[in-house]
Amino acid sequence: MERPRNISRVVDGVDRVDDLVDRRPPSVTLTEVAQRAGVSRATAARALGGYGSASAAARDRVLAAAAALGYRPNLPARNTRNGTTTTVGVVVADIASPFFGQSTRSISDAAKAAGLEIMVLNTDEELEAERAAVHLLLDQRVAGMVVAAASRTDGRHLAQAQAEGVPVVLLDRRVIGLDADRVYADNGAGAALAMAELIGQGHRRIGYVSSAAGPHGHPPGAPLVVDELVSSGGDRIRAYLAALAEVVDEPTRYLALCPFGEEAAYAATRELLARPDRPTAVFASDSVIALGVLRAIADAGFAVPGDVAVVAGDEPAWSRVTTPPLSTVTQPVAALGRAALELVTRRLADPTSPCTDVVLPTTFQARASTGGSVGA
Amino acid sequence: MERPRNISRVVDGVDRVDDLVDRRPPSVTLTEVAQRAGVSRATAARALGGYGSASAAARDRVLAAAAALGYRPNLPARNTRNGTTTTVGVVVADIASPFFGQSTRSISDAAKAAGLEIMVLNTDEELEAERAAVHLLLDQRVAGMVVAAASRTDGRHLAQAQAEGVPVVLLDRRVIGLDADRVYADNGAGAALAMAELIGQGHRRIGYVSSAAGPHGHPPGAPLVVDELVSSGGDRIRAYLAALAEVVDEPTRYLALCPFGEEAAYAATRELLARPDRPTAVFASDSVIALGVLRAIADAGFAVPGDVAVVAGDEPAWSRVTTPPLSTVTQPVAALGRAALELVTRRLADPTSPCTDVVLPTTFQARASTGGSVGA
DNA sequence: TTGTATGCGTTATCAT
DNA sequence: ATGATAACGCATACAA
Repeated sequence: MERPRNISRVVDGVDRVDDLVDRRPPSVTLTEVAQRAGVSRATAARALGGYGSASAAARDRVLAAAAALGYRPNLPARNTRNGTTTTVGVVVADIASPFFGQSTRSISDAAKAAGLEIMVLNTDEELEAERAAVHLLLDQRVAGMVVAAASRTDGRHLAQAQAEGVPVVLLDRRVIGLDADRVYADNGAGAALAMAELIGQGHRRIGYVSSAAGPHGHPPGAPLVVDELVSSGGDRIRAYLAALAEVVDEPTRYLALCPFGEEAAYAATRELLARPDRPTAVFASDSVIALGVLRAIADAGFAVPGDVAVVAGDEPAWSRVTTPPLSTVTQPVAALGRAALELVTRRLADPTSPCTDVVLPTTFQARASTGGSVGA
Repeated sequence: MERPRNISRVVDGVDRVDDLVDRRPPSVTLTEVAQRAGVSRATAARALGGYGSASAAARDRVLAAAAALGYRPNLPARNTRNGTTTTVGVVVADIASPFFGQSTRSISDAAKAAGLEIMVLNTDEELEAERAAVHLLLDQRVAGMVVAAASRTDGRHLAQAQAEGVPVVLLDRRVIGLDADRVYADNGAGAALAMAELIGQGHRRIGYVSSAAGPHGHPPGAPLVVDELVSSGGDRIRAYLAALAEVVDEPTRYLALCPFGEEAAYAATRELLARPDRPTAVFASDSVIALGVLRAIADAGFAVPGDVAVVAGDEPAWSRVTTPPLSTVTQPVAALGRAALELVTRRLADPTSPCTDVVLPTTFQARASTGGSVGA
């Protein structure tokens, strides 16, 4: 029962503080501060901005006037004048997803420490939305942007941002042909470790469920070009296929590239499990995919790890509360975000130095979901 | 092994697009568009802005010129002139937490549909950080803000925003004495349903683990004033205590208000479970708390629901992949975010109408973690 | 319909 | 050390 209601005077049992209403935007300007302090705007600006020179007496009067009036600078005006802002754009697929949520949080923390704010834009992995987001950020005159690019092959909008002097830092994903600072985890190495574990336990029919092919998945039958997938996913898949190629003839047999989201992963996993020669292990590319994979296995009536072993390609917060606990590949998400923002500020400070790759290590965290050797 | 390395010329096996560099910010201005179109700035502005009047011929020439030059408006300049922006501030405890992550995402979606962007600021439940965030947003001249207030009792900074003509919408939490539009879920009703279920199954020693007392928890021994807790948590606790008061003498006996975060919840739960008369059920206030609760129960060697039944006060994405699946109180998170943004735009359109409360329904989702009746 | 002229609040140059 | 003055790019009242 939704019950919108109007409450006018009484809130939480307490009378409204009426005298706050209708007090029009004070919006004290620099001019008013200067007048009250009895100096020119230029002097007031210098005193407040702490640049140029101003006598101690003048500075004191200005600061006192500013405090008395409750002066707060008008940032859009300042930004107009300066030609740039203190805002950093963050462009990701979905701020509500665990990986991007955490990275964005840590970007935000690092930004705050550097005196910057962030503007977050979601793309849902749609290139068109990403283009719009980047252009919006350029119009906003952001100081820089951190982008988890939806397309590995089309970075023209990002190159344009760079051309306009706006630093672009690629997070989690590389873009072909774009010379930008990048920060990502060594997902290939992590996946290789996980595969080594599974193969060492005797698994050969190992499934892989991933949304690396973008929002719409990978059309069955279409040629698969791993190099065109989002690089983080592509790196994992490449490692998966390489490991599998060592021990089986047809490594792509159980590779399922689905649209992104838990439900798509669920469906893809059900399909894998319905095959007569079903996989004995499944690699889930990330936390969200893992949810679908686990539910599909349970609904199909299989046990983990007895019937199907499971590994997740990154670390869900809930990895230790499933039964059995989930084996994962962990990546240092907070460090990725911090590094991304650091690269932005570095490039701001030195726009011409060669681009940097920051590649952070991943580790394989063995838990009970890859618990034993293969039975059947 | 972190291995930062510098790559200069070759990226992903493809040569750098060199001619993109050093192409200085084109930053085409309205003036240039007007010149190229052979009209005045005013005419160009009208044609581009689609207001006032302009002949079809002039408009065409202006639009053509704008397209040819790649004109993009300078938003800070526009905002300076207009005195406001198209940005909505979102102030929450932690964008990386599931509830705020999802709400923020849905606020963002609704904002985009309304032609607005969001600027996200985290407070970690610290009032001081919230004040700074609100002031920053005011300086940025945001069009409005959505705030999940850290303090139920101190909303002066929010009142100031209102006084400056900036709409403030309270999300998830009410603030005493602040007459603002609000949107929140009926958490009390949800908690009551969950408690009814537990009590109906015979549970009497029901624990409650919550971070509603803010970032530092509730000092043991200090008087507990439920009315001063964050309202969403307070509503749940009130319902919990009311239900318990019907059947036991000392309803506050198992109420554990811990600092926020999984680890604090873990510790609090371990303490509850170590008591000689340990609880037979535990209510976890939210998803993050639930993680700590479940791990604590497992580590203490108890089974769910056999030894301890568990309910979570909101719906974690992973509620169906635990063993057993977790009983939850669900709230319509996406709808909350949408409603919040809608209230912002409504108040923008009509600054004087009485404030609105949007209270959305919660439901109790029974799963196996509250599976049976009480044994011991 | 169109152009002129002015202002938004800030920063910064350049005389004094 | 200080103040007058000019920008920044855009929007708009008003005159033509």
